[in-house]
Amino acid sequence: MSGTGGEIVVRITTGDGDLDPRILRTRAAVVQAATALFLENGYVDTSLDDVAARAGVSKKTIYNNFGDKERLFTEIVLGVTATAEEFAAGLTSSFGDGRDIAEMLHGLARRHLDSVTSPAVVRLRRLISAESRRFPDLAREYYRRAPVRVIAAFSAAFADLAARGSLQLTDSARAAEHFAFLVVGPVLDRIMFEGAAAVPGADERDAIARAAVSTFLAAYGARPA
Amino acid sequence: MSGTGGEIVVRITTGDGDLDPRILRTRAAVVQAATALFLENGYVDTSLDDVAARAGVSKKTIYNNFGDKERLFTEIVLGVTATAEEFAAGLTSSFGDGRDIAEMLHGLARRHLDSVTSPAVVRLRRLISAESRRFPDLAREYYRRAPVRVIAAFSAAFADLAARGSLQLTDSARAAEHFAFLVVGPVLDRIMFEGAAAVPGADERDAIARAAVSTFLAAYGARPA
DNA sequence: CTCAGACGAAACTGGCGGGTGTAACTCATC
DNA sequence: GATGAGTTACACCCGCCAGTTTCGTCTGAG
Repeated sequence: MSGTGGEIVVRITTGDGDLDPRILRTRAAVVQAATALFLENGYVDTSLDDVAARAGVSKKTIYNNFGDKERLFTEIVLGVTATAEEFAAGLTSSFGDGRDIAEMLHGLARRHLDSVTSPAVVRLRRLISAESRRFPDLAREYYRRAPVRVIAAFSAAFADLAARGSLQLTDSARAAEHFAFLVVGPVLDRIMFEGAAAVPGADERDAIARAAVSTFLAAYGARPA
Repeated sequence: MSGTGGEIVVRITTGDGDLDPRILRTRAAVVQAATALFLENGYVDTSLDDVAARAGVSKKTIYNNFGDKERLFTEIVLGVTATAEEFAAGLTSSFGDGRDIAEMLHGLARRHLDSVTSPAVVRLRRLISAESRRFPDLAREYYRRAPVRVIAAFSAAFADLAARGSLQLTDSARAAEHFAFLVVGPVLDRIMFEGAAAVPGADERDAIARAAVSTFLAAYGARPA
């Protein structure tokens, strides 16, 4: 609606556009409730009655705004994935020209480990993986947008460091994979089975990061002389 | 009922004991059908009507033999886990005193990678992980019996090699984790989202193993002199 | 003021699936 | 050839849940 002769802008997928504020409030409440419930209980064990009750909204309203349960789910998951994606994008941003490369890598490892073990990411990973049979496209999309993107960022950063002589490598993508999974491999594997309860404490995370950096630098560090 | 003063031997959990052969055949058919269906479709999307139909058995018989769906599921999963466990146990058995340590490690890496990417293991991992909220004890049990056991075997093998001077390390458990996830980390992560379709071909698997061994030896190999 | 359209509460439909009850059948054993 | 355990076919109950319908209410536009 609106302007004088202007085009009607339909901005559904972008979410917050210029819509009736009532609809916005309603959608926000539903999204918030559904996000919490899906992440907590999974797809099948979350009924839309639950979502409606938690959102303080009638079930019909959910159907009016989201079509059906599958579309609600994909919208929820893509939304959370987007925030995870932003977070991942910031991982290597502060990866400037530090002096001590070991220290730089340690910081990167810690940030990577902390991000992967954060409750939100843990729940998201487990949810998407668990529903990947029912939503294969969604799972592929998440994988492409989060883990793949992180490795790619590492790869670019390592290629830079190699060009400056701080690292020695021929395949920066492989080096990025090695770094990433030296850091998060074991804990990631355990988390898939035991959930957030398996996340190690800060001290252990620090030890993991240190050991990973040490192994990585032994293989990819610049020759001392 | 029963013999002249003899005790009644109930040997349910051991499975094949000296039971009525009819029970054995029935249980075997049910287990086979349920294993295929659970691994293929997951827990919720497998109905006991499906299982009964595939096993050529009445639904009532399933309930007579297994009690309820949850018990059937745990029995199935523990059964498949047991075979995966045996398989894992054999990983380091042929890890004798080879001459070239790089070659030995490469063989170990290939076997590890092949085992983790085998269709049966892929499906089992995805199934258990997906149902770990519903069956947390089962998930813990699997994790303890398969991944943890593999790492432990690596750790023992590496400690041996270190004692003989073929490797240089202070924490064999950490070294084992590093080795394991250098090899299978990336593919494992991808498989959790994309399933068996994400398993790389033989050539790529070989390249992965080679790169992993190279990185591992740079960090943990014995000093040349 | 009126009308349209969205919202809300609640009841409802329809299908699915776990689990049960029952009566008849099979087959080894005594 | 009778007994009894195990199996079968089949009907059935029941709860859950996606999705719909009804009806009443509110709000904002003209």
